[in-house]
Amino acid sequence: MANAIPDDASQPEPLVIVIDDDDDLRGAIADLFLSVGLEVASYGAAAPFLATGIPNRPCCLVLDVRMPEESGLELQARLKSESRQPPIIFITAHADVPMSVRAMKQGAINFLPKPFRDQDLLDAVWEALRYERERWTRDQRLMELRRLASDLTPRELEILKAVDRGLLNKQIAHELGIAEITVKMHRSSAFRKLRATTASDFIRKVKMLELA
Amino acid sequence: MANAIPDDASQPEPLVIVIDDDDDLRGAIADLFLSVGLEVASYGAAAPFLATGIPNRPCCLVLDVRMPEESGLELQARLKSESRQPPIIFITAHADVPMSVRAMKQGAINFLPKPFRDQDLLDAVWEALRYERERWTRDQRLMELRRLASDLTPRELEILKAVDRGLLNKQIAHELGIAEITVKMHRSSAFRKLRATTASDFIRKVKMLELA
DNA sequence: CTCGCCTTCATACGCTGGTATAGGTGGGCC
DNA sequence: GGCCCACCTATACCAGCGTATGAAGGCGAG
Repeated sequence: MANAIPDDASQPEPLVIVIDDDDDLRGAIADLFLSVGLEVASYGAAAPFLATGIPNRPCCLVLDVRMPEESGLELQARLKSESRQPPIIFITAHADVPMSVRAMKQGAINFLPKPFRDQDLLDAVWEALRYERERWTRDQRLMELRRLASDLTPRELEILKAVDRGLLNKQIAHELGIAEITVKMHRSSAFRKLRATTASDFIRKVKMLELA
Repeated sequence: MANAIPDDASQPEPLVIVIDDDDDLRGAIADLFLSVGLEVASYGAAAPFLATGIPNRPCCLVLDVRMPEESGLELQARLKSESRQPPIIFITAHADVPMSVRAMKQGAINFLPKPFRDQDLLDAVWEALRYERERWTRDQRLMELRRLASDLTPRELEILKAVDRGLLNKQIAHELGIAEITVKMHRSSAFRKLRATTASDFIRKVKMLELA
């Protein structure tokens, strides 16, 4: 618990990313967010956004469904398949029920038909950012943990998988055909490398790694 | 793990519950499910369904949004507030985007505008039941656990809360102003009452109880 | 009042986990 | 060859957990 991972208090300011091919609307939306003190990045299509990459800070997407090249729904599916899932708010002038259901099933935070009231969009963004704050922190923690796990030796990983299954040191030793003391050695080495503080913290972190 | 809780193989057959005030459509939908071997219960309104209660078996709801008395969305909200949440598939002739978004945000599995193809409804029900199988098993396990927990003494509960916080027996003893051996006694008593098999199983079960 | 339950405590033993100390083996790299 | 690293082992010690045995006081129900 007492590691160098940023907690809620030290999170970077959130960023609202607007992607819409309608320049006027995009500008208006950006102004709306700026007027309430939110930082905004805006793009006219999916490609330039993907080119710059998802920023390493809490963010949410405001996405037009219908765009030239890659549609909003396609972008959503792509991000989902890449396991990079900032919350998404869809806006569209050509809304229909199946489209909205598909977007929501894939995890969108909201789906707003144009025209919408400014307040509705702001509410949706607040909700998205509330959600994102937790997701981002969890994500950062996991990335940090995976970074720490990256210099575990193969044998240490093997021991961790067994620990994850709830086996006793004795059982692990028997299963791997080595002495119990050796298991303890690898185990405590892994304990240190993962910066675990207590036994239960260790178990929690091992489970978090979701070892195959 | 080796307790008397039904696993996936011993689940009761699922039940599809259809609630729609249109008698003809309700009958047709019921026939559709019967034709693929699914059991069906159908109601003309929310009230008679609520009167009989949610059956103690895996089930899903096929719900008309617009009905006299209580609407489908109201029923969804009511079930949600009661923490009884079988998966819901909405069907409606008067669909609009905000309505579908609201339903999906509240956790609906799908939202089908009438008219829909039989296959779409069947697909949605398969998805709902796939989801429901896991939810139901988890639910049963939790209910069984709570049943076991119901004859813990007040002192045992107090010890479990401290265990949940990851405290050592020594620390718990100090906090409660009693001897460590007494803590061990209550702890092992609770261990037996919860039918825990191993230390990690015990921890898992304690966490599952979400003690205040 | 007696019985049963909840609570408390002491002594003592065994098992598990973790650490420290002190080695031995084999493989890859400069 | 020398060095580093991963891997393996042994002995010994300490702390925590769990259990067995034995014992005591309080308190409510029958």
